[in-house]
Amino acid sequence: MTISIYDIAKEANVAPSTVSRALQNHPRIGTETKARIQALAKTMGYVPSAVAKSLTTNKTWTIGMVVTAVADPVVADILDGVEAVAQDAGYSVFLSNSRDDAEREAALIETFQRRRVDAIIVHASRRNKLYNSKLTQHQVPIILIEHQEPGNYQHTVSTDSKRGGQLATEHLIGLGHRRIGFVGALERPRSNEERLNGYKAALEQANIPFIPEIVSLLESDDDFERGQLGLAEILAGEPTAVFCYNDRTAIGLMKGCEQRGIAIPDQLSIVGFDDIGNASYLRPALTTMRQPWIQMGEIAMQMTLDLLDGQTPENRILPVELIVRQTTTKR
Amino acid sequence: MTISIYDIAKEANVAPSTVSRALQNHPRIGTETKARIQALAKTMGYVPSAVAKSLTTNKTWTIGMVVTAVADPVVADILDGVEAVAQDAGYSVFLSNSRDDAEREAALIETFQRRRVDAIIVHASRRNKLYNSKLTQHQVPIILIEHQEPGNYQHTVSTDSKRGGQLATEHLIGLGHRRIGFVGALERPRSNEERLNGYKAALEQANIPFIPEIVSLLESDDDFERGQLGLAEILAGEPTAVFCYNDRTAIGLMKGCEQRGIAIPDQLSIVGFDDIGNASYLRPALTTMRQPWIQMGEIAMQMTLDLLDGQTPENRILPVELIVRQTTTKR
DNA sequence: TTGTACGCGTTATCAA
DNA sequence: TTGATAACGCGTACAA
Repeated sequence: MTISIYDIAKEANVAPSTVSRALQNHPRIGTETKARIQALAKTMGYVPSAVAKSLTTNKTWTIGMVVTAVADPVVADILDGVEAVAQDAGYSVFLSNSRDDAEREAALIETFQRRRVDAIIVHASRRNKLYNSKLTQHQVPIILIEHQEPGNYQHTVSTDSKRGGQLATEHLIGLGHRRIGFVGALERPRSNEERLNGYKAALEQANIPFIPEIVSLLESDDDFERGQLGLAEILAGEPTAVFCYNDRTAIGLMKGCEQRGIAIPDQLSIVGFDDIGNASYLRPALTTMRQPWIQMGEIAMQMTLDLLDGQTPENRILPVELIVRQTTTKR
Repeated sequence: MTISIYDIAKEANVAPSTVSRALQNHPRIGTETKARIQALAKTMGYVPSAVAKSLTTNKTWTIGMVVTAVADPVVADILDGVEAVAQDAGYSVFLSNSRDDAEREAALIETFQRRRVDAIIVHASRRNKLYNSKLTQHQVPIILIEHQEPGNYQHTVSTDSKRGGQLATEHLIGLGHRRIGFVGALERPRSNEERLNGYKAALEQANIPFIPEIVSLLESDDDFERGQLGLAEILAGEPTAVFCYNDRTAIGLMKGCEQRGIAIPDQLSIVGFDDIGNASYLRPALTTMRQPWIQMGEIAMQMTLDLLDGQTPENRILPVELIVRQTTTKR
């Protein structure tokens, strides 16, 4: 049997409301009674019920987070950032996996609403439109991290994918490459398109023609596999370098090269995107665009706190950074 | 303003209890009224409050999960398994990070108790003792995954670390190695000791002396760093092979070898432990002991469900499997 | 089949 | 400073 403030009240010969006040350091309570009751609560092993508290205060100190996959190192980092800031602010976070399924995503959001979370954070959402209406209908703020449905939404944090694509491509161009391939990810429509646009912009600026044969765009739920398939697709076009949608795609592509006896970087230079933890431990170590994942999670959660505080935080677009390692070389 | 069953009741000219029954498909309700009320609830945008429901039913359909770090790929996999099974069973999971800090871990547990979670799952706990008392004091079942404080506890799932250590070492012995080092992790007391014991057992069985100079045992919150430091420690003892506590340690150690110009596997064979996702993409690809991480999460959550169902599940020890790749070769 | 009334554990508003 | 009492939203005996 779990004990309540009523039990303590009975034991202390006071009213339940007095116990309540004593336990929340209410100003209007006697110093001595407060001490007495707090001590009593402790010895009786009292554990306050957040459920009951939430019912009256209409606040759960709870955040709902939906991700497309938790085993993705990028997601794990974001989660780390979100949880750390949330924890420090006294919030607990619900984690759930949409498995990149739009219907499931919607169901999870509804579950969170039933649970009366104070806010919801969604990573790589492809259902943004849904949220514009949900947002107004109920009062639960929804914050999007790297949302993937193109368009404008109220609360978002993402990285500068276009600039990232451009920097990556410029790096390759600077090394003398002119046949630069791109292996993209259709299931990430917005960031994929932005990276592709950056790639195109860099080519155009350098007066290098866009060659469709060395651009692969496919949808896959396995990044590594995408890399292998993408390589097979573009090889006939004889690229001397490839810019990959993300690191895991690049890693898959590297494996494909190994199987085919293609030397990296001598025969093919490769640039990834993300700078996941292991990128620097690969051999050759992967040249890539670093995205500040943990920070992204922290910022998203901080935006959430600001929102809950009644402020109106600006949407954020974080910078990316080129990290040159061993997979790129002069042509 | 969020609407409740009272609002619906007023609108439908029925009692709130009727609405309640209609919404939960209660048997004792008129088919027609049920349909009418359900439709009305939908048009009114009714979202039931899990908070209120929990208060009366004394059940939150909530699981608290505490991990030592979410960016660790092993943790992410476990989490994935736990969440998937939980979600299918209708539970939501709270994720929180203890940062491998015992005090923080205790605080998180208390938070979960305040939130009245139905069960708690802890990964790599070093405070098991705490839980034996907590367990009896309150009724919240606590399930331990790879607990690290030696001893026996009520509900645990782990892998057969000793056998893993033995298999790894036997593999190296079978390749002709006799000076086999070990780089262990003191902050994981139980599994580290078990792997070490397996290592010793294999040596003993092959009549190979235990050489303290090539055994490194240090505490580090950075696996990669541990690998580098461990390598430095044991090098003077001239090992021809090393068994590492885990893959990330092995990766750090491999990097150290590279910096020193030590060829892998020709000058030094390496075996890891875990088989994290990237192990097979490293060059050379890492020979390691595979642990079924996702499955481990699934099993832990399934045990939890059984427990909540009133059953008394057995503790589980999962098998490990040797995966031979490129970092080990004949001496 | 439907309605009434109470309980769940806490906070908050009034009085005392 | 403390005590009654009414909320909060829902489930559920019990009565109608």
